[in-house]
Amino acid sequence: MRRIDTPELIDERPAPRQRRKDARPLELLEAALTLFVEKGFAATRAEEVAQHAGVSKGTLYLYYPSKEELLKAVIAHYLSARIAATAEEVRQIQGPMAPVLREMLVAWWQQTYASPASGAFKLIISEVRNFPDIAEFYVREVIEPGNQLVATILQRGIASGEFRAVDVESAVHSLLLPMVMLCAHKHGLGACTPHAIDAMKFIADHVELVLSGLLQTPPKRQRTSRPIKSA
Amino acid sequence: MRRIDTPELIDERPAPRQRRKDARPLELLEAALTLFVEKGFAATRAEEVAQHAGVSKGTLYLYYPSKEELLKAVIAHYLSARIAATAEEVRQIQGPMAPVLREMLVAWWQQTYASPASGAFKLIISEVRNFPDIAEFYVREVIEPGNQLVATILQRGIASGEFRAVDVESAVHSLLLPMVMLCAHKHGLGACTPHAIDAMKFIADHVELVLSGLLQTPPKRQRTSRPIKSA
Amino acid sequence: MRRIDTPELIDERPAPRQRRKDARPLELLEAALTLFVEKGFAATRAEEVAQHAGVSKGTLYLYYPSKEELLKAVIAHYLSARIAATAEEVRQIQGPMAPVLREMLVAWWQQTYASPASGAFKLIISEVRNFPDIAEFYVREVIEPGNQLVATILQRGIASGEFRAVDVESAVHSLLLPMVMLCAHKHGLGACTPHAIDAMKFIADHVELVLSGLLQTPPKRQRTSRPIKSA
Amino acid sequence: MRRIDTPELIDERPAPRQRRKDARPLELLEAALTLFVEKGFAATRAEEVAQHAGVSKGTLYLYYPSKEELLKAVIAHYLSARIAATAEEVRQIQGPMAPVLREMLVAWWQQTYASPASGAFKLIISEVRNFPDIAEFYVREVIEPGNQLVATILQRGIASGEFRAVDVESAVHSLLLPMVMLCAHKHGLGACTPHAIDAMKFIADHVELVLSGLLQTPPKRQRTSRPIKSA
DNA sequence: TATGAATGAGGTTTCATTCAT
DNA sequence: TATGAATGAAACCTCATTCAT
Repeated sequence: MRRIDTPELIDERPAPRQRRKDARPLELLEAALTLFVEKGFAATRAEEVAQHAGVSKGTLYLYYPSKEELLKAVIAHYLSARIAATAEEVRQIQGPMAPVLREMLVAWWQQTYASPASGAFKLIISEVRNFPDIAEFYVREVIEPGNQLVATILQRGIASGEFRAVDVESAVHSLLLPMVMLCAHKHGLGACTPHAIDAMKFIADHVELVLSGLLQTPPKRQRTSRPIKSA
Repeated sequence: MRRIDTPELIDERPAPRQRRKDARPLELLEAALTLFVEKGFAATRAEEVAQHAGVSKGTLYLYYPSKEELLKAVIAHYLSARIAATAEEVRQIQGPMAPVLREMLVAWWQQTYASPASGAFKLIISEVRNFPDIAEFYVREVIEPGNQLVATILQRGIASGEFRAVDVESAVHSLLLPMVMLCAHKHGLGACTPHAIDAMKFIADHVELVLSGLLQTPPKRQRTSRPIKSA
Repeated sequence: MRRIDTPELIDERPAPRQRRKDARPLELLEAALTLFVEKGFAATRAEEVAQHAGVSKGTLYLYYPSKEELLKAVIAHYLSARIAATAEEVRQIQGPMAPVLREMLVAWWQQTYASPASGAFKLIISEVRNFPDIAEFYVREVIEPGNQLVATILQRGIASGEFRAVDVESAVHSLLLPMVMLCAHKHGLGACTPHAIDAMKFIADHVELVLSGLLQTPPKRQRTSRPIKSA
Repeated sequence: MRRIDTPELIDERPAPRQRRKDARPLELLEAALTLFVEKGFAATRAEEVAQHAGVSKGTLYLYYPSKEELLKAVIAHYLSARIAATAEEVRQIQGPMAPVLREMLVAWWQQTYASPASGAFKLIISEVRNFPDIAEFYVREVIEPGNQLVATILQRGIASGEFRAVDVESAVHSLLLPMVMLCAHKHGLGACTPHAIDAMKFIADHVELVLSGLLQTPPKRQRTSRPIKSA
């Protein structure tokens, strides 16, 4: 089907310049996120990012002074999370914590997984070693507030007797590490193979499974365990 | 059977005169793993790998035809796991599955985390997108047998009534994704910040917590809660 | 007659409303001279010149069609000397030539050294090789009339018996080359090191010393010797 | 005339690589001096230097880590003068100083003018402002010892009554500045115009003229005057 | 076999110039 | 007229790979 309005072979003029100073930075960040996640930072050429954003090589450098600063801007932009605000919300909730985890955490991660921010997690995992500033930013802005938020929920549940007295730090990781891994997977292996994980379902199932392990809910029966041989 | 060729690494004769020569490929793989994990594949220079292995740049190319083939050989070498053998062992075990998970899985991942293989997981996450052969190899040789092994354990537990009838695929991911993430973390953020996760403890705690969620009755063992610091 | 075009710089109407606009070309020349002398032509960015003159990059190109034409205009403007007029003056002087050299040449070069024109000499030395038009202009407008002027003075002194019959061409260079070198020095090494030459004193001393060599009888005036430091 | 032995159109192979580690640095310095002097530092491309030296772009960077370091090496190489040794020689000379100036200084500058070192002087004048290290090196290694050498000669002549008590510092400059200017001229204007200065003659004439001004009695030797042409 | 000098494609970045506003 | 966003040629430099020794 050819559309009549598109004389593709005639219009050879190179797309007239547009002055769109305000829109450029975000468009460049989007392009950079996509490509850095897809190919890795070092394997992505600056010119590719520019083309992907519909501008020329030089224009990229009008907005970001180097490829490295562009990476930092990408991370900062996509992970400048509103965790602090959420934490305040959570603090004001009364009553059982299980629904908070079940609803809030699931919704949060389902959104995050579906959004471009998921790529930023892969980027962090892959590239942070070469850029210590990014590590510091990420720990301060994302990791620590995020962990603290979940830890608070768990501590309140434990304090009220709703949850068993598990190790909070480990439980936080049990809840969050698979989520982050899922994001990384989406943009790594998941993009290479047809065998996709059903992420939305997994997120819900995972929280449910961990919740089952946290809750005091009385057992019906119990079996004895026997030691195994191999490893 | 691995498909990605590695120059014969298996030859274990310690004939004293040629010992060094025979060891070259392995030394190169070790150096490559270290550096690829640390700096990323694209940002690691072939000469660095050679120097790290104590040989010259030219010698590297006597053993591996290109940097890309070296990467494939690294992945293949460090992830040519003996999962199949373990699976066979597990199949012959009678009785409850909880101890199998608790002991075997914990031991397995504690070893893996401590070994160089942990780096290979980060490498996969970071680089697989650019090298589809590696994706295929990894899925076939590592992911599928690994998932299958854990799935089998869970299915037998469910069938016997030991475990609740959770979604097996999700539960497999709940058990394994944090382990892989932990390996990636070790070589990424974990190498940049002083706030280390206590991995050995987390591996045990995590399996225990998930087990609590799987079992029809809660476990007896409990740990005291500690305040969280970071991740 | 200069051949290198400069946008009309001569127009001296101070019509108050357009004063700024009319002054633009001159301000650009001043900025260009300063920066070209300081950093070299190739290492000076067009935008720097514009900023230095208080206009935007685009405005520069409204007045000069390219950076190279700007350079030519700078040279032409700062070296469009009134040598011809001076030559006519000299031709009408009667009597001994020594005072002419002593007074006129010293004053001339002391003024030139102190003025922006001194930078133009450095510019010529540094850049002329890449711009043959400039060479031609400079030889025709500056070198030849300047040499001819001094040569005339010397020839008249020799003819009258006031000066010894030295080689006129060499003596002209003996008088003038150090002056040009001094200008180049001012904007090169002299700008880098604290050890400055006392240019005003040197100009006078130098003419005096050469005069002593030219005159048939040794001069009466003498100066006291000082120990040298550096240059 | 075609030479039979030169199958120019057949041999398209790109000149087999040669391993000549020892010869490269000097060849590169020679090429760099030539091109930097001819076109200026900023306007010379690194690849041009490499080609001029018969190597590829990459090879240049095997020997010099950057274009700027190459410039410094050029200056250092061509101006690492043997002034100190000459100074020692001069110190041991007894008797009148006029012949020392007349013979030694003339010979020295005639050699320098004819050698590649002459280009280095132009380079200094043109480029030193952007490279303060070079300024420091040049002042310390060339300017100060050179000035000191000539100053010593003049002071001894003044002390013995051979020379008039002129200002030594100015006289040093009167002797040396034209020499340096001559070198700069050779590689600047002199390379652009057919009107060459007869440098060898000028060097001798200039020293003679200044000597006439220095000596207590006018010299006997005289030259016939020639009409001037240009400079 | 082992080396490391040499190569040159290709990457990042700069900047003279253009042109839409 | 004046601006400065946009362009893209071209510069510097790196590094995977080759090959003479």
